[in-house]
Amino acid sequence: MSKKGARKNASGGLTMADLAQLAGVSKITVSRALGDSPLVNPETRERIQALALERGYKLNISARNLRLRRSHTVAVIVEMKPSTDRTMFDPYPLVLLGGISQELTAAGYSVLLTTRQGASAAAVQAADGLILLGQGAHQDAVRRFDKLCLPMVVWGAQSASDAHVVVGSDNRLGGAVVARHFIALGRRRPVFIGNPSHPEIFERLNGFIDALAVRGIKPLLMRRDEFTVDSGMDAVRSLHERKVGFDAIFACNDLLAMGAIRATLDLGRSVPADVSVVGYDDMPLGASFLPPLSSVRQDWQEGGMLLARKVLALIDGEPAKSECLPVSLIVRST
Amino acid sequence: MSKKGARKNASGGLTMADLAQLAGVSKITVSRALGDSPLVNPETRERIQALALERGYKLNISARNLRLRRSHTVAVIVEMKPSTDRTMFDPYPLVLLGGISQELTAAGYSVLLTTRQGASAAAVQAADGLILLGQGAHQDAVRRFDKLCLPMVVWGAQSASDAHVVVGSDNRLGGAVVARHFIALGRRRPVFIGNPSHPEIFERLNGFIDALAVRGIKPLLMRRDEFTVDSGMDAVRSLHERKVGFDAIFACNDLLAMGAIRATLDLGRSVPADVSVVGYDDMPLGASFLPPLSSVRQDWQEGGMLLARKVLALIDGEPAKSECLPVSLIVRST
DNA sequence: CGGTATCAAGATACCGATAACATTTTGTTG
DNA sequence: CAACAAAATGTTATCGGTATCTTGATACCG
Repeated sequence: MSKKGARKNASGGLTMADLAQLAGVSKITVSRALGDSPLVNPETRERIQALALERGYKLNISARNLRLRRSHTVAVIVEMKPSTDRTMFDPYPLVLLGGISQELTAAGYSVLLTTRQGASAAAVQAADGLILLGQGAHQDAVRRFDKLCLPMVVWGAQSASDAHVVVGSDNRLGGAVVARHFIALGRRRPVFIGNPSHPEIFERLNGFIDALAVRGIKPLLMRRDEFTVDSGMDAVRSLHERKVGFDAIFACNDLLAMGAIRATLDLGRSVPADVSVVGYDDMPLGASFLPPLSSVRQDWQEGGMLLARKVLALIDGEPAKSECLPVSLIVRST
Repeated sequence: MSKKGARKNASGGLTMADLAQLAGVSKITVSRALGDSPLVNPETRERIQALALERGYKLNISARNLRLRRSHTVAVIVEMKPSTDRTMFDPYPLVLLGGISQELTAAGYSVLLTTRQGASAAAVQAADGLILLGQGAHQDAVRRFDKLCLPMVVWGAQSASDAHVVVGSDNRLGGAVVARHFIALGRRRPVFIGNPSHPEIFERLNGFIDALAVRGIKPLLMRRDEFTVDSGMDAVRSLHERKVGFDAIFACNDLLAMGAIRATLDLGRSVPADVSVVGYDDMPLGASFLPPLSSVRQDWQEGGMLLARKVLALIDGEPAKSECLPVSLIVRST
């Protein structure tokens, strides 16, 4: 008998049918009124909207999504570091997320955040589009999500074989810019510190090498897997022990650069008189470092926003192309 | 006539009914088979699962959510900085998000990330629970989301009047620990640098003041709004100009602390011989700073995980209490 | 005044899954 | 082999919205 009473539904809220009954109209009219459809009499509309507000009516999003086949949701898939179980997010990729979120929110979409794991991966299917983040964004992962046949945009290094939209910052250019900087300074024996097994870093290294080659210079690669100050110090000490001469250092991360500078100074050499150093990412802290650190800046925030805009375009059926974000060399004292 | 054919549905995928027809069974059997229900014959189950895989069947999450009245989704609401439109996320709150995401994902939930804005706020209603982040997590925001009648957990400083579950780190203890440290070192003229209009910072300051009061010491408050190295340097210089004596500094953030140390050294005073300095957050970089920075560590990651566990508990109808995470003083050289 | 355009609202039929109950098939046992 | 228990599958209704097609009322026109 409560079937037709203005009762709350099981989850505690009013249903559209309930509201309709209260207002003495049919549910479709309520639907229209709440959607500001011109198909309802303005008076009726306001009456219903007021009633909805008064009764605290809440639309059931799932029901609407089902009917409309649209969720106004974009899934962002963050790849965990493959190796360790340490903090899933390093600071920077998160700024990327900030940009994405900002842009999507502004467009009335929400962000479904997931890691690529079993259970919750199911929810991704409900999304209208996909953004793939993280260094692991390689073919295997890409292919896996490709199957969902959703508009998809990937963050990372561009590879020729990619059939999908990739947005990333121009790592190759980043490397080249630093190389030219060193050349302009007359440096002859540059060192690269970093881990080129990351595609992004690999690109930086390549850009660096190619631009140096113009002057017949070949950089030395100091492979370091950790992106920490200690690792940077260690790299320089190791160079010293092996009696390798160098007059410029390109560290693929600011922390490495800071470590490298510190170790260089410890060895009694001067920065930048004897050795020029350039880092990457232009961490806020870099500017306050002693001496203030020169670094390549990439705009993660903007990158995130661009990613978002691309998926939105794809979702709306518009075309979207891969894009490389420019980077800029911030020259400070090193 | 295509009504009964094994056609793709409008959105391009197979429906459960399609699959059922292909397999020569009813949809409910398919539903059960895919859900690993013990109610179906193992052979049938495998046959159907294989078929689903082969045909690339995708479950319609919206439909299931509607039917089950459950979305297996928790909304995380991130408050923007009230003032500027600068980067929405500062690094740390994001680690919090990492912890949340990790824990929820493990439990088969996904994370719906939103900022408190108009449009997308609607999607929040579909969530099974809510996590409110950000310093703006105050009464107005809380009240607004309270209306949704969803299990809700808030990150931040505890206030007596709170009727909901709050998780935060023990800022009061953080302040007290530093105070005791200074007392143990025999310091008499401590300074606090920071902006106590943030509830968290306010708590730190209070803990600091109260614990010092035991020895009859009153700290000096240097109010600084920016949490940067420059701001820290500026604070110390300003102390010097005003000829204020001090022998200990508690900066409510590591960057401020680094700035303070640098300015102190610039003034020709020694750290820690003349002045003890303690920061807050224990940034990775702090350990590599020269001299290595002492700092109060709070475990954001763990905080996020705790938040997640609390909402999950509430969602499952279990009780959950507010909680303060312990903090620890990491004593290094300053 | 008959006939059509316009506006407002309703009836009905889904969207795609699952729960509850009903039915058939298979297996077991005295 | 009848009789009943257990296993496997099917039928129906429903979750809460919205698109489509109708219907009824009022206005407007020659």
